Amino acid sequence: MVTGSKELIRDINTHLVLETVLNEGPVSRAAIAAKLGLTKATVSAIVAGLLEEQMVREIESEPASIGRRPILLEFCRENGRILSIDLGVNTIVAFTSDLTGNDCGLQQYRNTYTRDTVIKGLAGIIKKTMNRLEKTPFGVVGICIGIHGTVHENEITFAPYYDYAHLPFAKELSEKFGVPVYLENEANLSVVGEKSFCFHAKDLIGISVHSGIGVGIIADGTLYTGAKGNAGEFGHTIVEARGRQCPCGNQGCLEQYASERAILQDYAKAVGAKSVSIDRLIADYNANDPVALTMLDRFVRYIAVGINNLVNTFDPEIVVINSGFTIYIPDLTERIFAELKNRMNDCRIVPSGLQDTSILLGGVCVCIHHFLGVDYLSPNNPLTVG
Amino acid sequence: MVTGSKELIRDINTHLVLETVLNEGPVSRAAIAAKLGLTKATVSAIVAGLLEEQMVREIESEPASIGRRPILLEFCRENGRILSIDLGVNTIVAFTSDLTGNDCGLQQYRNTYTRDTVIKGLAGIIKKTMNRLEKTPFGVVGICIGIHGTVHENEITFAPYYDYAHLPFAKELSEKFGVPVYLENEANLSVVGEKSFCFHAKDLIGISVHSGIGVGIIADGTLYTGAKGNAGEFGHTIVEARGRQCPCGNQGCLEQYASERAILQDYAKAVGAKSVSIDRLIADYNANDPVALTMLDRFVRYIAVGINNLVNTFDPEIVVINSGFTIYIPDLTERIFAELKNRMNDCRIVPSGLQDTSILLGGVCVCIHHFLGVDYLSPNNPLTVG
DNA sequence: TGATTTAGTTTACTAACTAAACAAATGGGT
DNA sequence: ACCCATTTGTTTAGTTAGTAAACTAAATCA
Repeated sequence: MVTGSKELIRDINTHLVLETVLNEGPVSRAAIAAKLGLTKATVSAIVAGLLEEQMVREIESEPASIGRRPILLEFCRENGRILSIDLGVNTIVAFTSDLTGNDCGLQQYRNTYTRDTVIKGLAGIIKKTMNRLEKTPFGVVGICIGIHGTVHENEITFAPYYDYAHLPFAKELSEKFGVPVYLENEANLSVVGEKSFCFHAKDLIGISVHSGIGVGIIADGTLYTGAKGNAGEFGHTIVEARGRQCPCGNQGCLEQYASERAILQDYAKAVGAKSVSIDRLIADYNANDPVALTMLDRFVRYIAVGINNLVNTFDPEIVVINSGFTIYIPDLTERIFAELKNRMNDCRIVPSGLQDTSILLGGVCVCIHHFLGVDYLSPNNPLTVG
Repeated sequence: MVTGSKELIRDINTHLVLETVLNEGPVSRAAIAAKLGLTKATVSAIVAGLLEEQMVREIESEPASIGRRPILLEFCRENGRILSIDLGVNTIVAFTSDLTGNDCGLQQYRNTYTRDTVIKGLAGIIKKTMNRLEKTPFGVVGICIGIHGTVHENEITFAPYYDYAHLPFAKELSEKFGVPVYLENEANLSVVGEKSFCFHAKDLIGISVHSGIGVGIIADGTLYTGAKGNAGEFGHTIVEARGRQCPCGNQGCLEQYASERAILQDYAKAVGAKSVSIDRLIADYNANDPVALTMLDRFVRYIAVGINNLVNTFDPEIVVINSGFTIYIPDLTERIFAELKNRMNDCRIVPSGLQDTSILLGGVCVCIHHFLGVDYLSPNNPLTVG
């Protein structure tokens, strides 16, 4: 229960000031006051606190207009580090950044860990990564681990591709390193990353097509994860009521038609191979191989059905597609858009702006959000909507 | 932009106190203070204001325990009236209630209005209804109009069944009567009603099956209507990728298989009639007529597909089904539940608790919410979740 | 050099909170 | 019967974070 108190007011206003410096800085006290409708006195008091905490610093300003030159305030982005880990099925990627996502190093590891060794293994990777970092005033302020499975209350509740459900990742790692540890589903992280670094929209869906198909949902500006963290299990929505059998027990799940795995398996079968790589399929497609064309036609058709269903239930401003196929064959996104026939298609359908870094940058956003209490909106890519 | 100010503190706390009296009253100042973590002094000051505004009143309490007997506070539910209108395609229903939804009268009218006459017609109905009401301190505090179509920013943006899009309902009626007028989609109102009067859940989906199929979405406790108010157009999600042609331009929309209209048309065709009423189909089903059984089997199968898709994308706590079929054939809901085969089915699937009053009571909730700034949770039906 | 303009600080005041003392009302024990 | 313990609600004094307005600081321009 959040009751009103003086502290709450100061808290709200401090976060608004910090948000302004972070997302619109460098900026003067006077400009902040004008933007937020606070008095200069109040902003000065709040800024004094932020300066002391080393969250912002004062910098010189260029002579601009008449009058006293403002003292510009800048967010101290390099005063801390964030660790964002993608715990993939075969690969673990560890990315470190400053407090706004700027690259401070990236390492890849093979994921050879079993249920019994994975926490220790991750601890080793985190330790090695942290040792490599230069000292900063705040140190590492958060660790986010992207999970290929569902997460509820910071715990893996279901993960079909590895046996890590219900392990005490967050508890053990946060105790060991004295740093908060956040687990989150990879599709959710992807859409958070796309939102903060590319598409500054309030209602946004990210669709991640890999082995399975998952979506992340930003509704009214915040990530929606459902009552038990299972929102976005989009691969198991049904698009052919009496279609292909799915291991989940139903028939006709989208995943059976449009996932990378399904398409590649079908292609392998069609060309009589045991398995086919995504690179081979894309090469064949670009060489106008008729079977490859058919396979990706089907991808386009079924992903379009999926997006139609998302758009008709959610009405987002943008749907971001992140898949190997659309990354390497850019015109697929336009073909998917062209398939959408009904009146709802004033929704934008776009390819991922972050591609294979969306999960990592989404993790950075989760840590920023917890550390600062503020949503970070990168100014680098001004694809704002609304 | 909501910046913190002294007034904001009082505003937050006043709404919390009012919410406590409304949803847990009658209750003493001391109990409110204990619940909210405020001091008795603060609660007394706030209550003094609410007493003066005639929002709450003091009542005697029964001797309960040792110590001074508390003065109980009760919400003044009868100090105002709410007008909730269901603007149907063939019928207009006007419902009046006190400030917590208690029935103060209901009238039905035939909807014979064209685009040119509908606002005047509604104004006549509203006038007649308001004349019939007894005087109350606040009078009518809000009018909500349930729309069978999509609504965005209090305006009808699309309505396939009647030609009322983009008419200035809210502006003209609110000016004429001096009362705020709210438009909202009927499926959205339904789920709001179910949430407040029956299922006190935070993540809830209501699926309304009539001529078309719409859903209302409560995400994290608030109604989600999408970027442009088109969320919940669930009838046009595709469940058979190369299925029946739909007037929307796509093939295989759910509405072509599971809407009342589709089922009744198919049944008429199967029995060689021009049209068949829902009562006839239900009677035949109850008489074990094999064709009627087949028709409702299909309804069950396709609605289950739709619900599967909702559950896998949204992960709600509860899905509430409101349709003529499930109202009159109670075991259909269980059969739908039984069709759901994958692991997500720890979600509850329940029949509507409000049935044909859900739209009207949802409209009441919208008005309460705007008038009091508080969500009303009726204590009558304690089906709380979570 | 001084007028004008803009930035940031200081001062006096106010609203709304808290803590703690106080007043009021009631049941129970002796 | 009467006093005490207990609980409710009010009063009082003090704190915090806001506002408005005066003031100081630093810059441009004529």
